[in-house]
Amino acid sequence: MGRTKTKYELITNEISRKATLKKRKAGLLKKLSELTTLCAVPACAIIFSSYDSQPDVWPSRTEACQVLEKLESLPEMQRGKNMMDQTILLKRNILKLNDRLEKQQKKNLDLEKELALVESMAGARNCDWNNLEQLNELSCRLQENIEFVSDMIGFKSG
Amino acid sequence: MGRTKTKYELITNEISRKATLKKRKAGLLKKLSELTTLCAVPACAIIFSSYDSQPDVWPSRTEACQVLEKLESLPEMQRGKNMMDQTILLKRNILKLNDRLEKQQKKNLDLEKELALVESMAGARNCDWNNLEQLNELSCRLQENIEFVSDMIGFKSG
DNA sequence: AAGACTATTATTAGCTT
DNA sequence: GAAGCTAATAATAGTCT
Repeated sequence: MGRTKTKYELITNEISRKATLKKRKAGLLKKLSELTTLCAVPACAIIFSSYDSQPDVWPSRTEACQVLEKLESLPEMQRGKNMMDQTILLKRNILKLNDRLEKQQKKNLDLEKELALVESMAGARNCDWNNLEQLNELSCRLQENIEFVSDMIGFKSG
Repeated sequence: MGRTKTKYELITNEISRKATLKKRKAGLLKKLSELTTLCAVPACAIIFSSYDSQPDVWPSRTEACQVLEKLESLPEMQRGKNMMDQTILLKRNILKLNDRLEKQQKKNLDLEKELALVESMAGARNCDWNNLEQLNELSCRLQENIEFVSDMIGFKSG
C-alpha cells in the first residue's frame, strides 16, 4: 500500500530493502500488538535483521519465551498434526484459487463472446476518431445498418 | 481499516472478537510472509487462540522454535523436512495461482470496458428483431450515430 | 458459521527535507 | 540515513447471504 503496487519478491535494492524492512517491521509489531489487545490472545513474534545483531522480539524476550515454552510443552504428536493441518489448509487454498480462476475464465469467455456479437453489429471496433478514412467507413456501416433497420420496419409493418 | 474507526481495546462482543481474531490473524501472517519475502529475514510468529486448541505458528513450529532458540538440531528438523518442502511448493503454487487470477481479472476488466464502449456506440444490444418498437429505437440510435459521425467528419476535414 | 462484498480506515512506497 | 509527507495500495468492520 504505497505509491506503486508491490511485487512480492526480494527487493534487490539494498537501500529500499532496509527502509522497507524497518517500516514493515514496525507495522507488523503494531498489528500484533493490536491483535493481542483486541482479542486478548497470547502471541509473540521474532524478526531477525541483517542490520541489527539482535532480533526484534515482541512483546519481550521473556514473554516470547513463555509463549514458546507453551508451544514446547505440547506433545510431539500434535506438532506433526499442526504441520499437516497447514498443508491441508494450503491445499484447500489452492483448490479455492483454482475454482475462482476457472470461474473468472468462464466469465471471460462469455464476455468475449458477447463482445464479438456486439462488435459484429456495430462494426465500429477500434475506431480512431482522428482518422477520416475510418470515420467514413464507420459512416457507411451505420448507413447500411440504418437502411437495413428501415427495411425491417417496412417489412414488419407493411 | 474498516467501516468504522477502530478503538484499540478488548472487543467485548464474543462473536465480533472471534471474527476479528480470525481476520487479523490471517492478515498478520500474510504480512509476516511478505516481510520475509521482501527482505529475506528469518522471522516467526506464534498466536494462541481461545478457539483452537493449537496455536497458529508461522512459518512452522519447527522453524519457529529454531528461530528463537537458535537450535541447530537436528533429527526433528530432518523429520519435518519433506513436509516443509511440500508446504514451500504449495505456497509457491498459491502465489502463481494468485498471479494468474490477477491477470485474468485484469483481462476481464479490459473486456468489460471495451464491451461497454462498443455497446454504447451501437446501442443495439439484445435487440429483438420482431419487436417494431425496438427496431424504431434502434433506427433512432443509428440515426444519431450517423449524425455524430458526419459531424466528426465535417469537423475534422473542415 | 463461513465467505463474499464494499465503504472506510490503515499502511506504506516513493519523495522530500 | 532518519523523519515526515501524501498518493496510492492494502486490510478490514460491518453487512449480507
